[in-house]
Amino acid sequence: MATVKDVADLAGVSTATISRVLNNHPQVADETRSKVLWAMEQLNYQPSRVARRLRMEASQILGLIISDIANPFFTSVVRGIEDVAYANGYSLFLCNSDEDPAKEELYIQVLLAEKVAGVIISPTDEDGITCKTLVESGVPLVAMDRRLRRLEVDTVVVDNVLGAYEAVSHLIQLGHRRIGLIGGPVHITTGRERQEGYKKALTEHGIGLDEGLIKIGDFKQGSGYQMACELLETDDPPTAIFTANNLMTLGALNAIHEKGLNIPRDVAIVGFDDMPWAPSLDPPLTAVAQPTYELGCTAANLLLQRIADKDREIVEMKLEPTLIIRASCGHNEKRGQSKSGDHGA
Amino acid sequence: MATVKDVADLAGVSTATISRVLNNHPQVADETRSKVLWAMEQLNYQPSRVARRLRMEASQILGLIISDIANPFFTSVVRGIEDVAYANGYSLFLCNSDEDPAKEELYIQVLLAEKVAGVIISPTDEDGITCKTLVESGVPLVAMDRRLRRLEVDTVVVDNVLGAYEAVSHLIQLGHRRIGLIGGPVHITTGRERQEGYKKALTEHGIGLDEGLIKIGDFKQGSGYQMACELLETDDPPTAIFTANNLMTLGALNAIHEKGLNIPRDVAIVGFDDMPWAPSLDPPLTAVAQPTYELGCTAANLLLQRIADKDREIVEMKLEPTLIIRASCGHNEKRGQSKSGDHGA
DNA sequence: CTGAAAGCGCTTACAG
DNA sequence: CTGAAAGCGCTTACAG
Repeated sequence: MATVKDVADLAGVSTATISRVLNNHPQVADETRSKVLWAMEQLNYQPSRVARRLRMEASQILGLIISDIANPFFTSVVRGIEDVAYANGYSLFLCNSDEDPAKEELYIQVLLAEKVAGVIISPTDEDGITCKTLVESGVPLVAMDRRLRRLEVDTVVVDNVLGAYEAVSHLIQLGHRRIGLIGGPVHITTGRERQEGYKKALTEHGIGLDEGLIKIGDFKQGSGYQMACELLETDDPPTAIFTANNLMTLGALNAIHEKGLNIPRDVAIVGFDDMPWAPSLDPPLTAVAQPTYELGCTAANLLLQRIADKDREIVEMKLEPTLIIRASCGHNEKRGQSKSGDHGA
Repeated sequence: MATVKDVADLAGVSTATISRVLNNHPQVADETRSKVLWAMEQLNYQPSRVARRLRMEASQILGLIISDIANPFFTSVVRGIEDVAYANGYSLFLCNSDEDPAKEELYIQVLLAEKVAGVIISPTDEDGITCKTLVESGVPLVAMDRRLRRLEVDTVVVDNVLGAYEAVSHLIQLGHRRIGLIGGPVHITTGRERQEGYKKALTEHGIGLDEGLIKIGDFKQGSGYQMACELLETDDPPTAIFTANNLMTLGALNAIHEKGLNIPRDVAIVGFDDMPWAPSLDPPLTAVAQPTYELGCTAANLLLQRIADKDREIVEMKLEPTLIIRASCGHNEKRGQSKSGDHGA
């Protein structure tokens, strides 16, 4: 591969001049510039970003640590981040912590060692001990989707309490009194806040809490299935279930269908996360839609602003979720889907 | 941030020794090693991967160019790649070409400039003009999910012809004669091969091709919706539809449900890609399951092997898809789901 | 407007 | 077993 030296030799100038052309330095004679450009063309020269990064303090790379790349909720988020990054000339270094603090820590070290310009993270744990290292090193950091409790960092989240509150309130308005929760881990802010919204809705409507109706999963499909089984196999099962993310919703649906129960007649269900397949589920899923793409864009914009101005005040943004009412909650009961029965899956 | 120099000064040795400890060089006196380790600890030293990469030829980074990060098919693939990379001490540099050759080209330049150890790509175009640059630069490359026609590179794909052939043959065996195709772009090998399998099944069963039943989308949900509308709004609509990927399947389902048609009574459907939500769709989707995670693992392993041995012969692997029969094809018709009617979505 | 020289933080023959 | 020195490919004051 050609280097500045090769280009300089061919163009008959110094390497400093090559660098100046590369960086659009204004005071380069037009004639010199053309010679250099010509030489670059000839040699198919690609400047090494590695060498450049060693010399300069700022890189053109953003680090991104996602807690579960297999969760389709994040694909749209990543897409938003990627679009903003691309539009601003940044590339993405994507890491998947897989909800494992050890992997998260390793990747934070890697990103630090890679001298990324900034990091966006959906942390595996609200205490974020490892994130402290980042912040202390002065690397701009944005917490996305999940908060970092003890750290003063830019944050963009969805109003999880509100989303859960609206979902559960809707079930209550439809007449449900025994509502099960399949929640997420409480050490993750989304898990805890959605549980908080659930409890708030019950309390405000004068319904006592039944701890037996609260099951905590791990935001993955398998746990949704298992927790739904536990809820439905009791003597006094809930008449409705609220699931705290899209994967656990799918797991719960598996369990309900497997038992031959009818939704919403035997058990109603409302899930957090509206996904492209929600309208085509059996029956169409009532869901709390999160502004996923916007979440990603906002996180990326916050990070770019922070990179541009390290002294800006800390910003915390809370985006609004929307309850999308379809059939799984029983709202449209009259329209006949209670006849559908089991689908032989 | 501390550098080798700082550590060397504190430990009272030369920077060369620090480097040797860092790289587990065997001939370092135990006592010296402990001193160095202690100094590193004291300074919370993190070696710069950037500086290291400038000096060494091989980096610990794999580049990954995905054609559409918003397609959940790829999340499991990325997961497979990531697991293998992580287990071997590599990190991932993920790029999303968004089916745009210009973005693909830019990212290839970035990855080259970043001196990644190798690249895995699902190319936007089978001609892969930009991929040639990579190959010519001697960077190990693996084509994944989609082939690169003119290039001699390691490749791992799924047997798309077989998958489509089995799906369509199954519909034929259930009595269908007018089967619509919602296919992918023909300049992408998955699009063309799935169409090939569709045609092969019809031909082998003595059914003539009707070009009016073949609609080409772009592998995204919107086009699945639109093409399904076009197919269903003709005078002589198909009795069954085969969709060539998961997003177009969702789009087609939207169209079918919107028109109040019953699946499979009015129109049967079989889709490429089995996804976690397929069993919970209305009705459960008969689908061609791709070994997505394995696809990712295989691609990563091929790349790591190639990095280790640049002279190894070119390998092309073809993984087997599996037809998962559920209710949307009409196979389980007798079990009563034809009664289900519209869900009021 | 341009060049010579130093330096970013590492690693690696080469001596000893 | 360890150190002095050169070099990876850039950029940037400092001169001129």
